[in-house]
Amino acid sequence: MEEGVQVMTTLKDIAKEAGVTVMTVSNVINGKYDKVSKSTVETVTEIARRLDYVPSATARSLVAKSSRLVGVLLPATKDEGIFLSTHNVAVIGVIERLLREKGYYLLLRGVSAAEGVSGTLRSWNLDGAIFIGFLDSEIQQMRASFDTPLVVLESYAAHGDFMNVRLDDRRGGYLATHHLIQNGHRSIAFVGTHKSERGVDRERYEGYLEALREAGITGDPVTLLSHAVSYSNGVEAGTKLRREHPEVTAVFATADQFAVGIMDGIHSLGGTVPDDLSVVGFDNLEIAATSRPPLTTITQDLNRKAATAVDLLLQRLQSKRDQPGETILDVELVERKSVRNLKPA
Amino acid sequence: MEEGVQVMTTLKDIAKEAGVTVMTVSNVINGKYDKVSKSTVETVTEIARRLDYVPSATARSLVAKSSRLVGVLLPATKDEGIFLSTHNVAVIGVIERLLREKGYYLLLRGVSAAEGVSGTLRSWNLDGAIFIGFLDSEIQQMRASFDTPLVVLESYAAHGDFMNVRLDDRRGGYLATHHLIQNGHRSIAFVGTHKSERGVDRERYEGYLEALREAGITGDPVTLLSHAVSYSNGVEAGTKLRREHPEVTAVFATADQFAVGIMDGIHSLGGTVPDDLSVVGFDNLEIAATSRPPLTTITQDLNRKAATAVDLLLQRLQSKRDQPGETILDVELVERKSVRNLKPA
DNA sequence: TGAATTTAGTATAGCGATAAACTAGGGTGG
DNA sequence: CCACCCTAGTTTATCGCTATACTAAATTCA
Repeated sequence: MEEGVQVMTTLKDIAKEAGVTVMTVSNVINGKYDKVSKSTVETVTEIARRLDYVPSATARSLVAKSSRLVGVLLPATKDEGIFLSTHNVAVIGVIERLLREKGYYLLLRGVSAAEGVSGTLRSWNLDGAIFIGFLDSEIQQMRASFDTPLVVLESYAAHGDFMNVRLDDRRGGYLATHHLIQNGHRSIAFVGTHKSERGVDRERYEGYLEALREAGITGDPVTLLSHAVSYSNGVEAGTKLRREHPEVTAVFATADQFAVGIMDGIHSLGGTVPDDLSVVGFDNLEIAATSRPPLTTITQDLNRKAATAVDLLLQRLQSKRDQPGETILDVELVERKSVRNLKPA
Repeated sequence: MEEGVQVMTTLKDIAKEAGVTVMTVSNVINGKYDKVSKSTVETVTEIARRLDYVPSATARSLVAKSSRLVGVLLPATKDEGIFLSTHNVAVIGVIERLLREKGYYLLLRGVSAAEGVSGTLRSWNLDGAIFIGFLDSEIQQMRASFDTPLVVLESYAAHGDFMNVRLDDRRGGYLATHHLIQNGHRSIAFVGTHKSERGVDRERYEGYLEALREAGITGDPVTLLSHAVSYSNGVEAGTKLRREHPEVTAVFATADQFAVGIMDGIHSLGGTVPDDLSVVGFDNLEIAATSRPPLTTITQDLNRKAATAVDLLLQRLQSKRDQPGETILDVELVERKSVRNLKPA
């Protein structure tokens, strides 16, 4: 028994069986009932259902402007594939649902800096795209090669022809640091990535500095930077802090992975969090709630971020209005158990 | 300044400029040089590059059999979107990379049981599909409505017309339990999902029973089942064990989320892992390495799983050969710190 | 009753690309 | 010198669908 080539029912098949033209069937399928008699509508509809007709999206997108396809692009390296952080994943999940609800399809694609992006986007005649997790420089470069409506998450690119959705990272950095200060800490270290790597860290750093300044804390703060966000880089930072900077009583880390790593680093050297070191993270990932101690961190509304991205894109697709610019989302401090209060009650 | 409708360069444009037919250009683009003179090849290639030509995937897939599109389908609920466990996510990342390397595109789609799947698959003329995380009953039902080559991950469906890639779950259950027995435990509880929900748990349970039997441990084992895998269900199981089953010295949990939850449940009641209870999990997620104590668990090679899925699918697509059946992947025990040795040295 | 309008379609063309069949012009062999 | 075969293309048809323009018959209007 052959599996058989996919035998798609086409409009033609229906037309033949109904004894009308393909065009008439097309009108029925698309609900243009004003061109067709009631009885024909019924006949055709019945036959279509019976033959299990499904319209060909490829044929449609060939003739129409719209393909109903939205690309979600993420950075990828040749060897490791796309980078799916817990965080990005949650966002993609929400994006998928929203697009699906609106009748759009999602093309997921990793992009390695080298190959560029234009092929993918243009080839499939995408209606729009969402970029997640790219560096500003990459975005600029990619944007040049195509002109589909575009939403970018977490960009600090100066100005591009796209809609940008990001957190108020600066305020996040401020809130975290301010919280530590309010708990009596004065020597507060910063753990993040090299500023050139992530625009978000640059902003979080600014917020951190602002809080210090506001509290009148001067002098060069202890700053530990790594190239990538990871638990193990956090552990390294934690051990380094304990060994080389005993004066530091608190840390603000720009990612929960860092923060949890730092805590474990301290523990591994016999210290205790928050007794020996207070820690505040950023992102409120799952690990922040289940770490020991539970991590005080900055949280954001992932659902809202994803929803905003999709809404902006779809509005743009439907109304043809141009609305580039930034949408900045609020952040909040979530208090758990990783900060010690140094002020006597 | 209008953003301008996407002005795609087409073969026609190139043809006009080169003074040849569209067909000739098509031949050049597709490397069928035996039909074209060397000089024409050069001219056309140069023009194509200059006009930044990108072939239309939709047009191609309309005329060809192949769309170079592979669907990755996941279960979704109307409200929550697709279910992206840490585990599935890693798999998708690898699948994306492999498909991309081979020149395929990935259509990511959540499927809610109600709506069915045929629309998506047929509409886009997918070359193939990979199902992740569906229940056996859902798979059977979905399979009926289309006949594209299909790879399913983690199915225990009796026999379907698809290629199945799964773990040796039974052996996993056996290894976990056997490890506990070897460390002197005799009263070992089982924490999992209701067997009807996940075929994998049924098998892991069988492996668990087998190990008990082999060790001559009889009597009804303590079995705690929940409806979904989650940390909080684990916590609940942990507290229940400590309060209602003091005789139990060890647990085998069918998921790391359960296991970590159990440990925290024990801790919250003043107990200690592994002193008061030994725990073995399953999956070796990230949390297993960073939990306290680090979790002894069953691990699998995610890369290999994803790679196997893609390989099977692509082989099938290229060779037209039918090769349904199961591919069963090995599992291993990863020893960490959550199991206490009861045997005196 | 004849012209105008409506109803319910049909006919034609084209989206971008490809497969398959066909052809003009140059070279070759006998 | 003519039949024959390459070479380097061209022509035609088609994938499935939709937009646009057209038309025959039925209905309305004055």
